[in-house]
Amino acid sequence: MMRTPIASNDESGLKKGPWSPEEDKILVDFIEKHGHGSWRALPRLAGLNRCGKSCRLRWTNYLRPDIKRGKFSDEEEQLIINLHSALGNKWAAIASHLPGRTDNEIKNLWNTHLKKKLMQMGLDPVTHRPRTDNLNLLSNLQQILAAAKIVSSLTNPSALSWLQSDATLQLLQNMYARPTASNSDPLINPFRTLNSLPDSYSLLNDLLGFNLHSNLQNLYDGNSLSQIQPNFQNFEAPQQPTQHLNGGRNTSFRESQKQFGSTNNIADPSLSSSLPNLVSASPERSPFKEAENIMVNSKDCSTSFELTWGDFMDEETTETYWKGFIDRPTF
DNA sequence: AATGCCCACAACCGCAGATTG
DNA sequence: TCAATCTGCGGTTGTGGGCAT
Repeated sequence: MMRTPIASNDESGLKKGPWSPEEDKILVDFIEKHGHGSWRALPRLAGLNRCGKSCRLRWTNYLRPDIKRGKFSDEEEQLIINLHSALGNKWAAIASHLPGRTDNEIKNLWNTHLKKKLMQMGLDPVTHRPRTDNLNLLSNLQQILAAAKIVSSLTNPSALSWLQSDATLQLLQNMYARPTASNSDPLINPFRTLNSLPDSYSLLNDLLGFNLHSNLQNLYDGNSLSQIQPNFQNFEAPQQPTQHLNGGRNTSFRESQKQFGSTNNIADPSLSSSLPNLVSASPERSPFKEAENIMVNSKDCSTSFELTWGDFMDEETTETYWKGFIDRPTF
């Protein structure tokens, strides 16, 4: 989308902000005729009231004739993710592998789409490894469910159908609901007796009968991409529950889509094929350190819990939900 | 219809390395 | 060798559009 030109001049009198079509034409005509030579000298020679840097950016990021515009293909997105896993935020280096795409364009794509896509897959967008910071994962049950589906499809296919049921997410949501008169009854909600911040992985481990965390780690550490990929083909898009977790806020389905991307998330084979190669964990971001900081900063877990989770439920937990849980099949 | 929120992305800013005289 | 200048890069910001309320 184009920005409406709003004239703006800095203290030196040079124009800043969006380029007008007239300015574009002057710049293109000049470079086609003379080349850009010295960028600093160019605006004076071309008759533009811009600084050289602004001219260079406009040319390299927008006006260059070899620039490929339009939507990124799935293959291009896949390539960017793989290159990012190897190179990190080296946008220029990444762009050199995608003819016609600029570093700026790729950087924007990453920040607006691909980063969220990885997070939705349960991967740390910095390290491209599975996220293990449970306290952060608490804010995204959908993400945990997606991870559980990956593992169960490989290790315990019979658990998959249960995980994909519409009621399952509702059940998990209610486990984390703010205690109320009804769901605090241990007969109705056994998890309320834990009297502590629930651990998402432990919870799912209990439900599934296997260790999700270690299985997930093994999956990424021990198996090649080609071994893993075929298992994603059988996934179906998860059912949309009536409500989605979103950092503790009560938001619409559309909001969740906005935050986490397509609702097909991990179930989408094209998405699964974008699983990156492994790289070492970034030293500056330790999930354990982050979790530790969160614990240190929140003296009272129950308070923190209420602030984070207290607002998303609009229904009381009912026996119906827990009957579904209690009656779940054994895997 | 009005308002507010979120998203996409062009453009800017500041820094670091390369080049030049 | 060194200072000045140029260029490239990555991070961040500002703004309009789209959508929900």
